[in-house]
Amino acid sequence: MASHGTDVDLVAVVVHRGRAALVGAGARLAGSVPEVASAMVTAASTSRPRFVWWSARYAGELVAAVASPLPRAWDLAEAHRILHGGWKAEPGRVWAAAHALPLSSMPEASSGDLFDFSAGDELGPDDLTRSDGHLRADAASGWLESDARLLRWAEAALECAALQRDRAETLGPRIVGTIHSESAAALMCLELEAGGLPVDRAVLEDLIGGFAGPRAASEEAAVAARRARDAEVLRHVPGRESTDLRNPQQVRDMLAGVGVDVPNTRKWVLDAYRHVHPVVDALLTWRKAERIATTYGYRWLDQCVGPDDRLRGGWSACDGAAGRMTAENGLHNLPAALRSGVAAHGGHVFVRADLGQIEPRVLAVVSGDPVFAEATRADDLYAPVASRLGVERPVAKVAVLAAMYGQRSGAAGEALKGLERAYPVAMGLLDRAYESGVRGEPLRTFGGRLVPTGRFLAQSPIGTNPALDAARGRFARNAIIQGAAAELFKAWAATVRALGAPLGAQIVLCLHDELLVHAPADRADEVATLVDRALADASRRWAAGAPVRFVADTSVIQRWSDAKP
DNA sequence: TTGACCACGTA
DNA sequence: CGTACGTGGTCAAC
Repeated sequence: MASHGTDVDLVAVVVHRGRAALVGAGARLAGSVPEVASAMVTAASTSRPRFVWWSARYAGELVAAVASPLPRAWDLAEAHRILHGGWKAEPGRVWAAAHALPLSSMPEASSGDLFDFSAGDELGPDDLTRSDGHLRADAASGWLESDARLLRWAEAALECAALQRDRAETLGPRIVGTIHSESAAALMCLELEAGGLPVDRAVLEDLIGGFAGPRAASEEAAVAARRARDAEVLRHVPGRESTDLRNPQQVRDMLAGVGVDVPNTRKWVLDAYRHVHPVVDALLTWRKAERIATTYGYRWLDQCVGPDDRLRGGWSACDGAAGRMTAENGLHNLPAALRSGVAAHGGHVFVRADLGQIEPRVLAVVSGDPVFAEATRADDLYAPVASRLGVERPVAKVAVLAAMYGQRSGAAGEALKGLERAYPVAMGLLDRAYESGVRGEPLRTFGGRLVPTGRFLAQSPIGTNPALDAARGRFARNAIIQGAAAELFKAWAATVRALGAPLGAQIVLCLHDELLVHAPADRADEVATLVDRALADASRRWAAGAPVRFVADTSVIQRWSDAKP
């Protein structure tokens, strides 16, 4: 428990325009970035403190200088998101929440004004806070022009961290640990952005060419190629060649003209009409190619894949809902058809691992249902559930998923009743979450992240629109599972990162329940073992004694497509 | 230029 | 399509 207690020193570091400051554990200094980074290395090697920053993004320069050993962190922005919910976490908001100041009086984001009269008094040039307690609006930007102010800024960070930690400890037993893990995830996001995902550019070029055709030599050629692709669909509907395939309303009218009457033109609707009229199949084939051409085409390749054949995009440690990681530039939604273009570089392999049936296993932990926990001892959790319910496995699976996600279609009814009888603790937790959502009340995930459920309330109050009430309920029920799964995943990833670094292993993709680690080929087996051990360690810490088993499917591959589906 | 909607890829 | 995300298309309102 040492790492969770208050016996670990907090040391705040801040950086602004090439200057930096460090305050805490008896140290207090300002200087150049290298000077402060050096002080961090010294501190890290002596007392193993936890470094505090307003956001990993602000501290990136310093963090990069302390590559090893990996620093422990308290990320004020991530802690704020966990403690108070929502996604906005700029310093003024973090400060206000930590000090329990009303948001209504918080100054607007930095305006760059020299004076700030909104607190009703004159702000001295060296005052960090106003008379009402809020940070001055330009605290994090223009104000930081001297070393003295940088030191004051670091002290403020330290103060916020202490307040956040006190609050976290009163809210529940796991929140401090969640903040530690989340802070590590935010650091990992910086590394993911810098490192990128290794790709095989030639293969990607070929794949894109197969869908979108060869690179157009000119703008005219691009237009001609586009028309040619469109014509492959439009030739099936003589007399309607002027239909704009990119306009869903026109497509709907065109389909109605050939007897295909649909409420919308979404793929899962049109799938049923593939054999009714040849234009449907042609349209869906066109859509797939169009997606590649527009979103994952040559423009994407040129802009997002660097000269070192790494695909890069922005990463965020949590979304604004339950707390899953997000990524940009296709890193989280790369079509399966392009995955053979994601390949380990020379002398390296991918160690790929995904968590099996993570969401029902997570439900067993967060609900504390001893009977459901028993089912997680099986490699296939749905087998014991099916046998207990006296139904076939596919029925049990649909019922469990329906219970967790609130699926309304399909025939899960009888099995759902069986679930209520067999696992009343787990089902009871889901029901309570649903009701919280219906009422618009916030809830906390297992790790303690506050999840607001006030969505849609602006457009219609509780009870006035049953569909929106139910949508909030489903959101809440899903959030406690999805959010807890994200917490376990991040704890796992952070452990893999820490254990893998000495072997030269680098996490290059985090995909909700899947990890892709780029590792030297001669260390592949070690890294694969480490990934599994990291899951055992992380899940034991995270589940804190719950008798729930987590399983990973781990393999060593050259291309992402080599993985099982 | 911006925001709404549609559509669709991933988990 | 149960939830979530990011992206790019068109269209209407600026």
